[in-house]
Amino acid sequence: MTCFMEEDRSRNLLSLLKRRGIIFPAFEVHGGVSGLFDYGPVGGRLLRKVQQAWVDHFLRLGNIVVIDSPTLTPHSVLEASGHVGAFNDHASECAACNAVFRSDHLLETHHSNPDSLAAAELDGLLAEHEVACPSCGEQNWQGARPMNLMFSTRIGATGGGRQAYMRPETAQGMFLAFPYLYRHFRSRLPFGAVQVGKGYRNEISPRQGMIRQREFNMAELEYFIDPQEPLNLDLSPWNDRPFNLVPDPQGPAPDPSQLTIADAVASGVVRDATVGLFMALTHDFLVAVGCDPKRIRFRQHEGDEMAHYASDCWDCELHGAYGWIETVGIAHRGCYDLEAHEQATGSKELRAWREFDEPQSVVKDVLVPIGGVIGPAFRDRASQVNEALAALEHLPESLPFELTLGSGEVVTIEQNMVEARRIEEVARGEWFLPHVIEPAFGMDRIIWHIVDHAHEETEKEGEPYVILHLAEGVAPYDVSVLPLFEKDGMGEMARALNQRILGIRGIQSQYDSSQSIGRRYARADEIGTPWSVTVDHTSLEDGTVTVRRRDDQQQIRVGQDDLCDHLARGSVSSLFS
RNA sequence: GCGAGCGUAGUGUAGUGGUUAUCACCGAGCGUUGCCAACGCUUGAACCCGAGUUCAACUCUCGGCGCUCGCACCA
Repeated sequence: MTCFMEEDRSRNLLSLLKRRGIIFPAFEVHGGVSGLFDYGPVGGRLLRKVQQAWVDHFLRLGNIVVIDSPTLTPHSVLEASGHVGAFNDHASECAACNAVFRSDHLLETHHSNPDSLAAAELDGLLAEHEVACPSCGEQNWQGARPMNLMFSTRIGATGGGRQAYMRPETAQGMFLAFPYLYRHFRSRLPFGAVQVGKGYRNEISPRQGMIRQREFNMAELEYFIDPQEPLNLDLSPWNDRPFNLVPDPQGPAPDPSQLTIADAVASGVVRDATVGLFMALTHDFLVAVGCDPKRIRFRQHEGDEMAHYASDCWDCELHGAYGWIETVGIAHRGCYDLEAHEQATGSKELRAWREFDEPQSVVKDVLVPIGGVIGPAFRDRASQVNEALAALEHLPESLPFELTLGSGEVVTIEQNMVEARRIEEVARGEWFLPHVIEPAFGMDRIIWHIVDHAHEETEKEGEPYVILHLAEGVAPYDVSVLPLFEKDGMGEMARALNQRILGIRGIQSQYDSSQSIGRRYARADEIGTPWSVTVDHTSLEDGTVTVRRRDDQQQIRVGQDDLCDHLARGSVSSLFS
């Protein structure tokens, strides 16, 4: 029964979203494309406001900047990041029952690294090891086919050109901006960059409405830290708010619990304090944009679910019409990403400098080549000899001695060719790869849940009535201005007031005069407009207007100046006692 | 991707091998009313796309696209 009603509710919500121009399937006139959606005339502003609230929320940390990088990404970047491998799996289909499996999963027990194999090799191994279909037990595989989850394209208009993909995440742009970020922050960790934008994944079959899309809005934060720097994060501001935690069932505290973030970090349930900090900040954000705290939980990745480089990973899940859905992933990525790009490119700019407390002096015995002797003696091999001498870890017991060159060739070094010297090198610090904490937000999933949590179906005088209790900060329209009746000058006064309100920075107002006043209130409630302002007969006499609060339909009367001041300061609610 | 079901105004729906279609809400205009989806009049708007069968297809068949569910995939 509850299940049925829940299904009903989400169907009603879906048609509301379409009817009121919030979210609807894209390109419907052409038949629609699965996995693509429009934010409409009302939803467009909802999306922008949520995105802006997100950016503002994290900029408040003070050491965060916003960047914006291309969605079009060259092959080499995504190869280095591991996406080309991870997103280019092969699938094998059972000819008997049509079940589809990832080819490498089928071969896991027969090959150490099936991920790396080509289609023909996969087919060969499936046959050789007589792998049966897990679903029907037959051994009748169709040829393995690549499933490329990235949208592929080429950079260059005349064919040829460079292989590229539409980015599957925004993160790589931030990793590769590291040298600029490092300079901007005057070479001092920790700092972070955020980016809000589109990501693309060519899903095999997108389902569940906007929960899984082919083009989606993401918001990601990369927070760069020095892993050796002692953390002194103050998590006590969240001590009054225990969070719902679902820890790794194989971990030390496997049972779901309610813990403050400080306790969770202190007891090791959350393994990293910075991860804990971002969990708390994530929670704050979701509540600020209108998610119900009771329907927010954090779930820790199980050991085998976590990417190999990550040391801790928590998903923030929201509960709604589709059950618990992952909306934010907060991962400790170690130095994986920067290291991967460093290795792929040889760049030396992806590191940060760590000053030692005390300069460390290293005393070293070396053999300094004497060029005047080495040169004539070895001629074109002289530079190899010099390199080999410089690379010596231990000096030979005595001279002459046999020196192995980089080429493998062995030469004899005579006493007169080198000078033994003791040198002292002072190291003031070292270059290291920063570690990264990455909170990654799926904006569309968050917006779905904002709307879901805000959507109230109630009754008014026996009739069904819908109110979208959107948080003031994200509501598409802040206010709607309604003349009680469009005559005797009420229409003119209301239009003038509407125009005046539109002049307030960041405030959107909607003038509505069609049909009865009750119907107009209902329309405003349905798209979540928090305030309705009505110009009535009294307004004509003394200039005051009434303000109606969406959430309880309470009404008060105020002067127009007063109203505009409060709208500008975002304090309209203080007008109500 | 496979299987099952489905696809009719903005939304929710009715219905039929025979003059392109029901109802409600919805939207617009005018009037009455004058603070919570009021009333009257007028008006707007749909058979997913394509092929086939047929004298005739919104209706039957096939294909495509889309939606829902299950399996699989994915986070």
